[in-house]
Amino acid sequence: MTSPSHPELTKNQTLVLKALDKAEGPLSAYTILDRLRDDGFRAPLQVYRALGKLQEFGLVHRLESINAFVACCQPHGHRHEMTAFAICRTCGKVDEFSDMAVEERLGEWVRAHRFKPAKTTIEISGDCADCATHEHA
Amino acid sequence: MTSPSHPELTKNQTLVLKALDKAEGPLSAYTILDRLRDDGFRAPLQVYRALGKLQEFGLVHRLESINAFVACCQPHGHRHEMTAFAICRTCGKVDEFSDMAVEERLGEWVRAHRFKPAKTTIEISGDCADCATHEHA
DNA sequence: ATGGCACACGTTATAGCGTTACGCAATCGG
DNA sequence: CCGATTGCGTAACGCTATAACGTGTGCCAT
Repeated sequence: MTSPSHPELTKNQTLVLKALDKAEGPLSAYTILDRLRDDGFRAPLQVYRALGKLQEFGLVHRLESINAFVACCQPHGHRHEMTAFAICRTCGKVDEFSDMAVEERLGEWVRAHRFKPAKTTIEISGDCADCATHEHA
Repeated sequence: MTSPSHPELTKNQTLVLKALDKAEGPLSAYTILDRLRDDGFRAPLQVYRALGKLQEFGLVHRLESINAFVACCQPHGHRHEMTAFAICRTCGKVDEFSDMAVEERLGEWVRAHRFKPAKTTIEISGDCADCATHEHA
């Protein structure tokens, strides 16, 4: 369970987070919209507003390379600054992980260049073990 | 000079690469299209096809987090597998860099999980030294 | 040479992603 | 009570990317 029914979440935010939790893989904003039609969702903005807040709270990640969103799989609070993703382009499965050494090295670059980071994106797209094996390519 | 007038480049590819070379920062596909109207460009697909090939050749990078493209600043041939970008969201400037340790650590994760990577994205967005200083926030 | 293939190109239309702008209602601290 | 903030709903729009069609050109194996 990724959502311990965060007390501060509004109705829309809760619905969006639940949709992402139920989903097997990442969902696009418009897919979320479609899945929440029965709950009264009518416009993209309802989804994007909820997603924005959920990202602020660290409950949802945006996958930039595929324009989609996933519920954060890490226990609430144990959060890393940088999160990396391995995205299977065949089955859509996403693995979330962190690496201290990577954080450290990027942090060094940033300090050396006096760059003030706001968001860091690390995404590896390719084929997961299962898909790479089963493919007869 | 990022473009040593690659012999294999077609006319459209050359035009797109030159547009990116001339630009100060990253350009969106539609901005490129606008800048090449006078050269006969009329449709997005002309731009996207050229960009696709240029990316294959390693002459152009796509910045996933801002849906834009930049000419590769590295000498042709000295190419790294993983390239990282620091993107200033204020002035738009982009710094391209590589880090062996980061490559190594991500490579280890990939091997451990038998994941077959196709493309790796590393992007840090924030404020560059100049913009962070000059801002009175 | 000619038929088949691969590739670049051009055009139209469409799909997919995200935001701007407006107004209304609830909440909260002064 | 009032103003500020925040969330919500709707409509319209703009930006990003691809699908599906057809054309022409060069290559090369038959």
